Amino acid sequence: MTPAALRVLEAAARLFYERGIHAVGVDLIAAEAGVTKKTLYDRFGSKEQIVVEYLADRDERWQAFLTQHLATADPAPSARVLAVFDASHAWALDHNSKGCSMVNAHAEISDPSHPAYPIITGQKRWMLDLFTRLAEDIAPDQAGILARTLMLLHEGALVAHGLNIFPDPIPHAREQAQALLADWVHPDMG
Amino acid sequence: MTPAALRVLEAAARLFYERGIHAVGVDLIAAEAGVTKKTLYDRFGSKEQIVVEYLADRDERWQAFLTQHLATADPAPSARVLAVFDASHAWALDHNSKGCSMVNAHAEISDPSHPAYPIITGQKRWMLDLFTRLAEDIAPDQAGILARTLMLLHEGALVAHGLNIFPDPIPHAREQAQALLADWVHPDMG
DNA sequence: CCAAAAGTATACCGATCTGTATAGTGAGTG
DNA sequence: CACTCACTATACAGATCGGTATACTTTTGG
Repeated sequence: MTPAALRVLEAAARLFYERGIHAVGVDLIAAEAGVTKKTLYDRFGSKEQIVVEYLADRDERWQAFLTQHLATADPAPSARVLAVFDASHAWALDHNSKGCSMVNAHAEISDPSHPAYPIITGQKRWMLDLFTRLAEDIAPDQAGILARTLMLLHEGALVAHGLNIFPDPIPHAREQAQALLADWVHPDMG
Repeated sequence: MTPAALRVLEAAARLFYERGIHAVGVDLIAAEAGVTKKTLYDRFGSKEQIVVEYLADRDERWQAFLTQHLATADPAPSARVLAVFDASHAWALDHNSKGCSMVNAHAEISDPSHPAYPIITGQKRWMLDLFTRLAEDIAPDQAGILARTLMLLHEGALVAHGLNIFPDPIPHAREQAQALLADWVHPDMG
């Protein structure tokens, strides 16, 4: 990837995320990247391709970020689940969040045959699979149910963060996940 | 509201929801409504105003739907909480769901001074307030925490439904809410 | 050294965008 | 009957959309 292409992708990512995909034109992207439209089209070919690479890059970065977070986390099964929420919290602080870029992109991309579609659904499937693997170390016979519940808490927290429904929803989700896991780890206490 | 204006609002609502706000032009709205652009502008003045009325109408309908659902629900406090999830489930079945229209609109409307912004945030605040009132009948001294958790489960379920992350997320959220409420109603069992 | 690659600058294309103007029709009302 | 209101039909304006064309310059690697 050439330096100009990198600047294009950076500018596009910021603008798409903050203003929405359809609201941002290629002229603006080129101007913000300090690049001519010719360069932009020489590197990417189309706006659609920029959208695809924006989402693919975001997906890749998030997966790397989360994987790294998990690699250095407490290996205890429930601690690893909580580490996911910690990673999301840290991510949301850095990438001043208007919510999940995949969810937001999905609001604008209706056609399932759009080349960006599998990236969006793929990330959600990846997260559900991750929660499922983590849940299997906690409640093997009901990992699916536990993973889905964690997924709902997590997605809900991202939305609540993006819409600023109440302060610090991700730490709140983490606490609730912790309480939930305590029930699964010690299911006979009730 | 004149018949033509109604058709415009109906067409706009469907198109905005399915394809996104910025992706739908006024020419298309007018054509789908079987109306000339002149009529459209005579009734609404601007596309922005159509967006505002689309969201306001959606908000109003949802609040009426949910209020009606609650009015006929089992008056037991935890049953009323579960009735919210039942209402969302029924709503999602009818309005073939691409997720929450407010969340989706928020992805496209970045400017907080946009006249549609308070409608979006207002609905989320209304939902949180509702959950808080319901939670006060269950755990008065910790209604805030319980309400926020219910909010996360609910929002997460709507997103999961829209993105089709796994089947029937709203009933799943309902079940988890039920388990959660059992802990609050009988907190001394553990 | 020299050719290819990567870039700038600028002008342009057809389509579509929101919004307006003009002219006329049909129904209902005081 | 005359007036208003809601509406149709059509054309247009200015801006912006995604994308292309032409000509030139800079950087860089074999």
